[in-house]
Amino acid sequence: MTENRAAYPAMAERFAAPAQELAVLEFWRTHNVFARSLEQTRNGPRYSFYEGPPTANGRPGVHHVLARAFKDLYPRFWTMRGYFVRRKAGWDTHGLPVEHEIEKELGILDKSRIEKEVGIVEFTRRCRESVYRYVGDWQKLTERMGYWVDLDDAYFTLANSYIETVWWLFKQLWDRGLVVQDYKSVPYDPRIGATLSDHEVAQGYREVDDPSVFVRFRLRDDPQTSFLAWTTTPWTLPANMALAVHPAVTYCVVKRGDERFIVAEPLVAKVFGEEPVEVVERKQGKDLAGIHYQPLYDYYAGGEDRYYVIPAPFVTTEDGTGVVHVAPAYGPDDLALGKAHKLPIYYSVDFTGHVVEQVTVAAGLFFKDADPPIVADLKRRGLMFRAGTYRHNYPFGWRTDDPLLYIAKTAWFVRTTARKAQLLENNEKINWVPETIKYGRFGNWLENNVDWAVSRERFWGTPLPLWTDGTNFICIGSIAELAQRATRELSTLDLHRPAVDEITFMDGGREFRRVPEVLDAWFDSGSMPYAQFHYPFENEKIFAESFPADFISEAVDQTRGWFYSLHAIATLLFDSPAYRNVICLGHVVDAAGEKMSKSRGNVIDPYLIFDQVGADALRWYFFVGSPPGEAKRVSVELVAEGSHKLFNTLWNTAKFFTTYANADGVGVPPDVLLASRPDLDRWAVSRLESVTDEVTRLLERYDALGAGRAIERFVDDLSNWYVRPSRARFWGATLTADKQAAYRTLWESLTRVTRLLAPFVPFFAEALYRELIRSMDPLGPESVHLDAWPPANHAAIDESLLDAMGVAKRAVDLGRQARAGAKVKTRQPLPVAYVRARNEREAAALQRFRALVLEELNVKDLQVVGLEAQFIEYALRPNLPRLGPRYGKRMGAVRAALASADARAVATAVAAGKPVVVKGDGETFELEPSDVLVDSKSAEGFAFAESEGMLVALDTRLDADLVLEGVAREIVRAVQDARKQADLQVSDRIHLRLTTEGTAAQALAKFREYIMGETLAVDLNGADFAPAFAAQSSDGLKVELARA
RNA sequence: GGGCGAUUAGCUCAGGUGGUUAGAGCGCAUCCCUGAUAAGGAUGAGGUCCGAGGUUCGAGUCCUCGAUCGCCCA
Repeated sequence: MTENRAAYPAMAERFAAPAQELAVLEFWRTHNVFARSLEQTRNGPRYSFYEGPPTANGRPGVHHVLARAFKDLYPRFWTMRGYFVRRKAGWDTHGLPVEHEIEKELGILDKSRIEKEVGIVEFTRRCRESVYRYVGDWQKLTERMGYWVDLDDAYFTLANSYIETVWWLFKQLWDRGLVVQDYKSVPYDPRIGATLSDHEVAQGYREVDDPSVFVRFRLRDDPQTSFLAWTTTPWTLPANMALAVHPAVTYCVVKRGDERFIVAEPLVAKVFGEEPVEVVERKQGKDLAGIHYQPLYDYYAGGEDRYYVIPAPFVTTEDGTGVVHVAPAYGPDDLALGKAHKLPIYYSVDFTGHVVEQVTVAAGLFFKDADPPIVADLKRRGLMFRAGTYRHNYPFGWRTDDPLLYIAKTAWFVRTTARKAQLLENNEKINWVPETIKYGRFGNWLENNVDWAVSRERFWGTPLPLWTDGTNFICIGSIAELAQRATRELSTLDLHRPAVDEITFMDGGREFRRVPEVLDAWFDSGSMPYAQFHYPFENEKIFAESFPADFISEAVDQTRGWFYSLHAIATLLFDSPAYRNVICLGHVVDAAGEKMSKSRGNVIDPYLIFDQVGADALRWYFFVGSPPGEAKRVSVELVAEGSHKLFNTLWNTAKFFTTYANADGVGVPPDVLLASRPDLDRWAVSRLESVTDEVTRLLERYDALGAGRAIERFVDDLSNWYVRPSRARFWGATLTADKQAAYRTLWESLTRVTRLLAPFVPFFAEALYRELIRSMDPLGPESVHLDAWPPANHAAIDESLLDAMGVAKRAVDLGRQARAGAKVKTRQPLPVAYVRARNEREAAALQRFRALVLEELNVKDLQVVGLEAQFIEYALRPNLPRLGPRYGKRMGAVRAALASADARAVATAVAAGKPVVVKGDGETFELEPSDVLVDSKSAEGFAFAESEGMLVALDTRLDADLVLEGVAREIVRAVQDARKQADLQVSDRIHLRLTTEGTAAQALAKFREYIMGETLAVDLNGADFAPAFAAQSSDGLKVELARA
């Protein structure tokens, strides 16, 4: 057993987060632990994780730590279970945010100026360079927080191999007829010639006053009658092609003077106010369909049928007149209606935002400036019914501050609507955390699916792989295919603009050139399951074993972003979900619940948290502080609060163990048969095995919160209900069987919890592992993260023992409550505690843990009493879940009957299992024993406390012996305090001198042996010695001691 | 304007299928314990469970309407 004599290292006072975390990082680095964890599982079963690629052209913040904490937890868990979890990092390198960054640098926002003055070559070169700008910061943060992901083998969406796979995917869609070109109404900033992303638009909403005009549209066949249409954008009127009404709304023909107007019935009062009007006719909206009217303007000269009424469900009767003017070239609703009815798309405003020449009423004006002349013109011509202003939210370009123009442009669409049923079906196969997203935010999004517009008129992105001769389109699905068509060697070609635009080829005698658009960057990210491995050009096996992912996690804003793009591509091309489990995280907000933003100045630097409380504290707070989908409030204080209890308690418990284990030289405590350990130990083992099972099952269900809280509960139990009552067992001078059992039980608990915590708090667990495990076992795994996840031993779980301890704990809690109420300190022994248990099971439990209860309550005797105990009175309550359904409205009478019954008699009958008859409100009720709940209510003359049927009563009468014993304990406590202050080791022997008076002198005489034993005194008031420490307590006791 | 989520103690949050005395942690106060000790335990402030209706013997929980906040989308 020599190897067991090794000493544990002296543990620090507590886990000192920043310093110890950095030491752990250094250990991982020098021992290559992450790589080895992958290496040793290489032949294991596969668990697939996808990294959602962040854009590295901005610095990472606390919210990235949140996502990365979850992305780390589950892969670590499955790795410990022997699975091979490939963790390929990835970077999103395309898209608008990257271009914006460069535009800001250049100070040029105008797209055409960029093309002319900077050139696409230089612009994309800068984009490419910028996406690596903060990769270093990201790597640093990733490492510091303990996120294990393979940064050296990261995928980049800008890589040729990545782009080639995206092309391949796009061509698969093309070949299946799922790619179409169509008009799309887009928010457009004409000053800079840019279509804005939804996100940009959302940033630019502002409350403004716009014109509010009610315009006459005279009927073609009855000019004295007009539709009254309402609009806040008079500049769109020259492009009017139709009017829309709601099919199910009633419209009134209203007579005013000799003129008649058609308006939705619910809006008549709003439109005409106090004016005397007469409703002459009512019609359903759908019956107005097809009525032609006189156009306001006739600038458009095409021959299509137009200027008539169309029923459309998007029309509302909230504002206006219920008659909507339709200009298909502009708004999304207008465009959709125009498409459905083959209305012409006529641009009265061009893409620079200026009114075209033919529209003479406002020719050459900026579109917003065209409102006044058009209003004036219509007034002059008697077509304006009313003109005013209207306050509403309208989006503005966040870069130019100009009002945005919604305008129809041609774009390429992926026809996701054609596969809507499959999208929904595959959603059924996904486990969403939190569950509400599945049918809520995500499910609704799929239900209301619209085709995915995937083209962008930008410079920096995956080029749309379409070549055209102006009429026909050819889709290219690989570099080889392009090279073959172009009859050129292209292996060194950069697949970006402008290089790729220079590749042209001939087909059928006509030259084909690439279309100018690039792909939506969401298409890139949704392609990552395939493109990260350059599938299908290589790595077919790796792809097959990693698709779909077992697990992904991002914040909730990705619901319609990455979560959707992954889902859409996987469903359309592979008829599969792209992931089986997804954790959808809430946003990080500041301590007051406000969104963090630079402008508010409330952004928290993650390093502030790392340096003050540690990365593990932050991780634990994210896992356990609140459910994953909720907003996460973050501040140094909140994070410290949420984690210090677990860390301190567990560290202290471990420190307690190593201190005594070293004093006894036990090293790794040898195994002790479970059956031969005391109840308390077997209770601890039952708890340990239960929590192991619970944590495993909860992590399998992606419930980090439940699992973390289960660990917290266990650590609390271990510290307060195992170690605390067991301390005396560790103090004994010899290594008895009981002491061995205690050591073994505590060691098993601590080492197990260390492993259970490893995926959550990898630094803290590693530090504990070094102290408790590695120090004793130099041949075992070097790191907890190279160790195996502990299996739960279900056979060791004794449910009845867990239950019995619960009863004992309750009795002790009540006893302490009773002492507190009577102001009798625990140190003062009391003669007897009476406990009124509710049933035999509880009575047996109390007997089983009798010694523990005696010790914890510091009483000499424990009496489990029955109903006959005269000092107990009873109160009766109806058992509502049983009686409610049976008596319904008569419950009031039942209550009254119980209240007026003889409580003691009923309690006795119930305890004997006999039915009882009670009377109230003139009714008689026959109740079964289980229909009545009996509370023990009071204990006259005793210190007592009662809860849920259990009552503990303490006899507080003291005799002289008890008083002296209490004093003796006070003396011991004073000496122990002195030992502590004198900085003695727990096993140091002392010389002790006590100067006493009164009862203390008597106590000293009577409990001399006890005091010496407890304080490790080799002599007491014996030979003279020079005190190393002295203390005088208020009650006249003087303590002097010195190390022996 | 639409959808989703939240609203429970001073703060952060729990509260399957409606049921008995609505809980935990933190903070604060008081007391206790202390050979793990800058830890640990107990008790307390007495919470309009966001509001108003409704269903029911019984609503924090179910239904309707509304308020505030957040997110997503128009």
